[in-house]
Amino acid sequence: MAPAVIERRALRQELTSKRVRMTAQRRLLIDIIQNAKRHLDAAALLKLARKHDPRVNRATVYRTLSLLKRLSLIDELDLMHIEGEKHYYEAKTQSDHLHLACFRCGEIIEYISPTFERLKQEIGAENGFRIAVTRLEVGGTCARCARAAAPTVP
Amino acid sequence: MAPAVIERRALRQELTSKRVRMTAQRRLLIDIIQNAKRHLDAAALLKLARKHDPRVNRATVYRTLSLLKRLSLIDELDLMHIEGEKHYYEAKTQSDHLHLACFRCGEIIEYISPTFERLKQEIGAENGFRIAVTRLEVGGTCARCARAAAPTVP
DNA sequence: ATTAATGCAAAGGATTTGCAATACC
DNA sequence: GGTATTGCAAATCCTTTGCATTAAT
Repeated sequence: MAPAVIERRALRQELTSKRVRMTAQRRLLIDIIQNAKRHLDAAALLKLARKHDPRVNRATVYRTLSLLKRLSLIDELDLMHIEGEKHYYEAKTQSDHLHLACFRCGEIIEYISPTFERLKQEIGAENGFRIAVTRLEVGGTCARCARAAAPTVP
Repeated sequence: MAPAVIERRALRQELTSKRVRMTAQRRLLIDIIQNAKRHLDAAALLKLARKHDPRVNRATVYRTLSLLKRLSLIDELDLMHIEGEKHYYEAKTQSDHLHLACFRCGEIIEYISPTFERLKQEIGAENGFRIAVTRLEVGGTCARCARAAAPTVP
């Protein structure tokens, strides 16, 4: 099972400390991203933001996302394109986690693994590669769907 | 260093054995993918295909790619969006390899890792997740660029 | 006051689709 | 001959851009 607790940094603080101009829109978008219970794409983020302030513009959402990406404050995911070509976003966490996407039910399982951490170290050590971002996504069938599909597993 | 030899399955055989109708276009596209020296996106694939047969259509390229993906004969990569939002494709290899994308020079390093294989096993074992596809992409600075950028590394 | 961020509307790029014509088995 | 695949062109989806306006420091 994946540990449920993944601590998130306070994005707002990070931004002001980096002297990034803090606008109402950014505050709003950041709060939404930080407190999101599921992975949001740009459209979903826009929709949520507009509930609080209908004037938030689509372009602002994209610009804010690219700002946060550039500053390495959020990670971008594809979730194996389980639902079209959109990108999903999440606040960066202290230790990377990987995503298991079930093609059958669409569930996304987050998973932290010491082996993954080791793999990253090896990549640096063996290649001299300085890692900035990693994205490990896995597609397949989750345990529940696998059981449902083949009830006669030994 | 990444091992250079990565054996590729014969896509054409795989297809006919699966009773997929073999058209001239598919033969052409498959051959190109199989013998590609670099990672191709749909547009590049179309361009190469048209050198041999100018009538190959863009839609056919996309349809063939999605067929091959569906049959798990190719892998789809983003290469960390190092060059826009397109997707890249490569014939599936026996053991997965991961991609290191250098943000500075754009080089893509392919890398096979036993640790990665172990990680996949763990995911299956600990989650009961049946893995169909994996995609591990790493973005950062390659050794050469790192050296160039900071010549005074201890 | 200066400079950066926003909204708007239009453009852009990648991918998909409906349908008639064509090629495979 | 029957069915899957293709070409074509238009449509769709996601994202970006130029520019005048507005807001932050």
